[in-house]
Amino acid sequence: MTATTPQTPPRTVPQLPRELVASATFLIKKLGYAAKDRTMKAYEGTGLHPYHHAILLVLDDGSAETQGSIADALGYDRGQLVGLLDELEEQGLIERRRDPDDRRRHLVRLTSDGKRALKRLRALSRQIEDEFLAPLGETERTKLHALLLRLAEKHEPRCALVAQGVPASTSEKGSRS
Amino acid sequence: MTATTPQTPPRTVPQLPRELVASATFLIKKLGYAAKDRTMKAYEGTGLHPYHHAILLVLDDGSAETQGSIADALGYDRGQLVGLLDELEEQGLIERRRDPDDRRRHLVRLTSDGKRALKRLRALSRQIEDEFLAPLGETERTKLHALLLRLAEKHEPRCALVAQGVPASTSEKGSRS
DNA sequence: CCTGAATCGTTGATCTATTCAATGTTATAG
DNA sequence: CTATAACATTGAATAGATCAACGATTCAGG
Repeated sequence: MTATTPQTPPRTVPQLPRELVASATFLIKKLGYAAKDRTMKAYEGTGLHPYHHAILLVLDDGSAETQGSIADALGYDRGQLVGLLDELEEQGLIERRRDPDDRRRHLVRLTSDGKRALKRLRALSRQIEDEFLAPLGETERTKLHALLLRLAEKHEPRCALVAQGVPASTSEKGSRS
Repeated sequence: MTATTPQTPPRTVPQLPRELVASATFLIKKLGYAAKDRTMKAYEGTGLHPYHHAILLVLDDGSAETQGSIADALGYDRGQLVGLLDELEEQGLIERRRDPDDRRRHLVRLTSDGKRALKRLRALSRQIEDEFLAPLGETERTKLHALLLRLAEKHEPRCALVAQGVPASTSEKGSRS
């Protein structure tokens, strides 16, 4: 009974069951971990975490200014965000100051050092992306991204690319002055 | 009681920075978490973990019989595997017995209950896959899987389908060739 | 036969990351 | 003026994965 297994020398990488490899869901899970892994290693030299990068991005495009809105935009826990911002502030990449209009809030801003750091992180990110997608050609990358986006729109609504523009009618709590 | 009712969270879902959504690597990470999340929830009722399923699969196709080879096949930590096998054994889905030829080893076998459980898990797995890929048509699913596989072959060598003559039929019984 | 090194399954500790509840301050509603 | 809620912050709790140490067994060499 299948006893012909040739002792599998230490050289060969053990194979996963076909059934798992045949599942797109399984592959996505595995690739998700692999991507995270590679990303983490790539960020190691920067002294920053991908989380930090995302925060800088949100600040840069001005879609959030207070800690609460940053956390909401990225889906981070507010308690978690505090430590991340502490680290960014220590490195002089952001500034925190109280909101004069609502002294419970902290307004967070990018510093010029922060913008420079963001530029570096953007380059790093492109590099990671390029290496991760290396096996695919340009057309295939586009196709893959389109398919992933279709899935993300369902499973990660935050990723949905709705028609752009801020609906003035349903703005939250009149945050605009 | 109602575990799935989100109680009208924020009316508008905060948007992630475009730059992140534009990255296939980012989407894969996010979708990986989403897939894991949905899978875990789906397995909740079974009393089993996806890890258990993978173990049963490996045993079923006969590609591993001892604990060490199971762990190697799936990339699990051996210490971790012990607990997983304990749980499977408690439920009567597997049997452990010492290898008479090498009394350090344990030979692990599926019981008939184990095979029945595996059948249920396979159905569940298909269901999860179908729901996760719901936004895509049949052709798109095939295309997505092909693209993911190309990436997995580089980043997750365990997924690599060794011989290029991969049978299109995903037969369950481990017929090595 | 004896000894030392290596393998196997097992146990337990460690580390990290995420989640959750509690606190002090400030704003808002009645 | 009081009560309630939002905000940032702190700290505890929880789970997951990783790693080292252990007894039992096999194997190689003298």
